[in-house]
Amino acid sequence: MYQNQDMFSKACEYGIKASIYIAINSNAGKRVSTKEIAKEINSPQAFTAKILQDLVRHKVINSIKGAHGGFEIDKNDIALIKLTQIVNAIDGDAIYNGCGLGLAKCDENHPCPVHAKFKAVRDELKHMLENTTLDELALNITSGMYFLKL
Amino acid sequence: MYQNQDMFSKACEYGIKASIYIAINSNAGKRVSTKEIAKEINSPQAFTAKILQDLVRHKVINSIKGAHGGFEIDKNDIALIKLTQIVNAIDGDAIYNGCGLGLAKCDENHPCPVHAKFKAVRDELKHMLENTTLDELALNITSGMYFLKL
DNA sequence: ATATTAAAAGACCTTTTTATCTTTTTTCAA
DNA sequence: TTGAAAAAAGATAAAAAGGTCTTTTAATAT
Repeated sequence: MYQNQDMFSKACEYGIKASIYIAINSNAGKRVSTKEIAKEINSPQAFTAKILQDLVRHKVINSIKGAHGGFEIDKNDIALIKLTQIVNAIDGDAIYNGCGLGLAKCDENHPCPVHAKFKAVRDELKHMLENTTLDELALNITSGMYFLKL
Repeated sequence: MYQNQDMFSKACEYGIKASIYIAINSNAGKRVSTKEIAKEINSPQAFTAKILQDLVRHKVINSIKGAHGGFEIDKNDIALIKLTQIVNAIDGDAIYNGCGLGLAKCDENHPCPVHAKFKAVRDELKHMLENTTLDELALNITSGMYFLKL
């Protein structure tokens, strides 16, 4: 039996949680450090920092070096950033575009035996990731009824 | 960017494909060896053998040692074996029962911010795995319109 | 009985993922 | 203009997944 066969990699899980935490704080006009982020989402700090660098490179979040620096997201962007952008930056799109059985070539013309069966699942996941924005998720948290850790 | 963030682990992908191949042959009254299986599903032989051992332990498939031995599935069981049994044996149920963000505790009372959003996806996947039988998939292949490799 | 066949078991090895630690660069404030 | 703060970069390490090889066990046919 395998361990982390979660939907996403650990890196991606941390990336999503970190982005949500940054969004909440950017909404409140506050920058946050890797240290604070890691504490609040219960993730290893240095590893989280690597993932944040990745998200910066993909222009999902902004970073400011030096004193009073930290991470933030343009207030106007928070409602525009979709979960797909984060997932794609970290895990790629294999989870909803790849073959369920790992065939390199798998499509309507050359389908694996589960191709059609998986279609609904893949489409559902893809649709959800493409239609969920960071600000929805940030709102969830701010409402106090949702949790980023424990 | 990470590599194998497929829906399932490689082990599970091989396990599913191997099971389908065994089912096809058991339907035809033929036992198959690890060597033949690995060739037909394009997987590493020794690694595939380990996974098959696992499926034998979980009583998903049967093995017979010695000359003219190999793997088979009780003909009457082929229509009863669900994809969940294979996935659970190899990857566990985290992919459709676990939290999308990896929280240890995540349910209606203590949800992560994507809990509700993920519900539809998880349920769709769970339903599909619980309602897809090996014989459906074996039929797919026998029809010649579906593929286990390439 | 013995040789052959094939799975089971176990010891390894490699690659990828996850994680940590150290040094460098950038920015700000005193 | 210097010290502190904080991200970036890079080296290294630990753990897990993926994969190979060798030996053992069991069954069969000669």
